[in-house]
Amino acid sequence: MKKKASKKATPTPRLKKAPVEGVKEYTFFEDVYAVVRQIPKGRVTSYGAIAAYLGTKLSARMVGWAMNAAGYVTPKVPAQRVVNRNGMLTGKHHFATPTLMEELLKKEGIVVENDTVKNFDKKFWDPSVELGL
DNA sequence: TTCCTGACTCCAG
DNA sequence: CCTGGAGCCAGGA
Repeated sequence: MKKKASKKATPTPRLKKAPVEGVKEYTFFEDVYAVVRQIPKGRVTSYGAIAAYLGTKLSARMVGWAMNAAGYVTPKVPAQRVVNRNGMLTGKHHFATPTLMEELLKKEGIVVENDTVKNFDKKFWDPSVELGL
């Protein structure tokens, strides 16, 4: 419901490249997957951090969109380690079950309270720093 | 082709 | 402190 009238009066020229059959997903998606898979166990990161690492911090939404497709690619991506900037499990509802995300996080030693990662600042894993920007 | 929505984030009130 | 609006890119109808 955040969407109101808006309509986006600005005609944005979308330079969309045609996907070729046989070719895997876009580099952007694969890049996101690669970063997420490199997240150490017991650590979490945010969409913005990944987006910033990829250089598209303004498009943090696309990271989440890529995660949506993450469940369709192989090997599967630990999307449960990716949360929003508040540490809240915003994407838990998109998993097989609404509780699967926090369950997986708890198994990794992460404390989840009220759909939010405890000590998020401590568990936070910045790809720009850890992977070296 | 156009229009809308979305696993986010920032800024303003 | 909390709520709301705007911007971003990509995909589906």
